Amino acid sequence: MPELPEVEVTRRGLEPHLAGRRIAGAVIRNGRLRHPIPNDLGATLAGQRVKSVARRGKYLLLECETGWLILHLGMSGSLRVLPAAAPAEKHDHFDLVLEDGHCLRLRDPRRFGAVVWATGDVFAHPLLAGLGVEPLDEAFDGKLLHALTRKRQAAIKQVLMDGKLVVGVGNIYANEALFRAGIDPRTPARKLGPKRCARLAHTVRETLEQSIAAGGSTLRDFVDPSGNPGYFPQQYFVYGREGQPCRVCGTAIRAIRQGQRSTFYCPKCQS
DNA sequence: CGCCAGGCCTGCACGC
DNA sequence: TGCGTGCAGGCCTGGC
Repeated sequence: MPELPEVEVTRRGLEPHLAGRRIAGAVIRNGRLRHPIPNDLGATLAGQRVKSVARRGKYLLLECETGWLILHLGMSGSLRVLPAAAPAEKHDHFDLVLEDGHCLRLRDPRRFGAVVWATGDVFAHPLLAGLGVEPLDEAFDGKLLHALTRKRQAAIKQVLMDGKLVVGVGNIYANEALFRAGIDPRTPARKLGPKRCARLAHTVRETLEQSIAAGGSTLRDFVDPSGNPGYFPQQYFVYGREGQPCRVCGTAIRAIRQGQRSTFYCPKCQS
């Protein structure tokens, strides 16, 4: 389940392998992802140079000469750069083949990912147009978070995960950031004052940045672009720790369901 | 066997 | 009215 840090680590890993390279074509082994991969994508891409590797939220954006290849890893996707001749395994659905003999290979067992070709202003594309602020952007601060949450009666945890407000904060980091900010995840978003919004904006950023610095978190399905498993044993404060002692106060971590998602929190530290 | 994981889209109901 | 909001369902497979 790649979240923003994993996508950013992937982006940084891919950039030196892709930027400036020319595309030979594509191999579509199974195009039935979140959006069907068009059969003629290889023909569209062939001969184009990759100009840059960017990111918006959890979308990776390969800027090509006549458009953009938008990639999403869904919950179980991973990207690696391999020799183009390397044998494909079961869930290797898509290759972007480079002229230098390598390929960018997408593996995605659950097929929640996406490979989409877009022309024109990529940020106006339907997949990207409605996305909220980048949490690592300077614009994301307590003031903005406060303004964005004034009309939101829903629990702050669910609002924090709403990509129309702020992108890239999935379940794990929402839980972790709320713990670090000392905020009960069930608190109606609009009840948070400027002070708690400032604290939360800070911990969201801090949590994401630390995870990026660690090279991605310890996620089963994540493999970094060079092929090394992305296992950086990361200590979560609350995520997945139901019943275990809070690392700060020792109180047993609680698990509840919010909007069909698991929420973990410390009933003492987050009140 | 059945359930769970979960990002993100869609569709629906509701209220101002 | 129309929009913002909130909620639930669906997609999919591996692991327990």
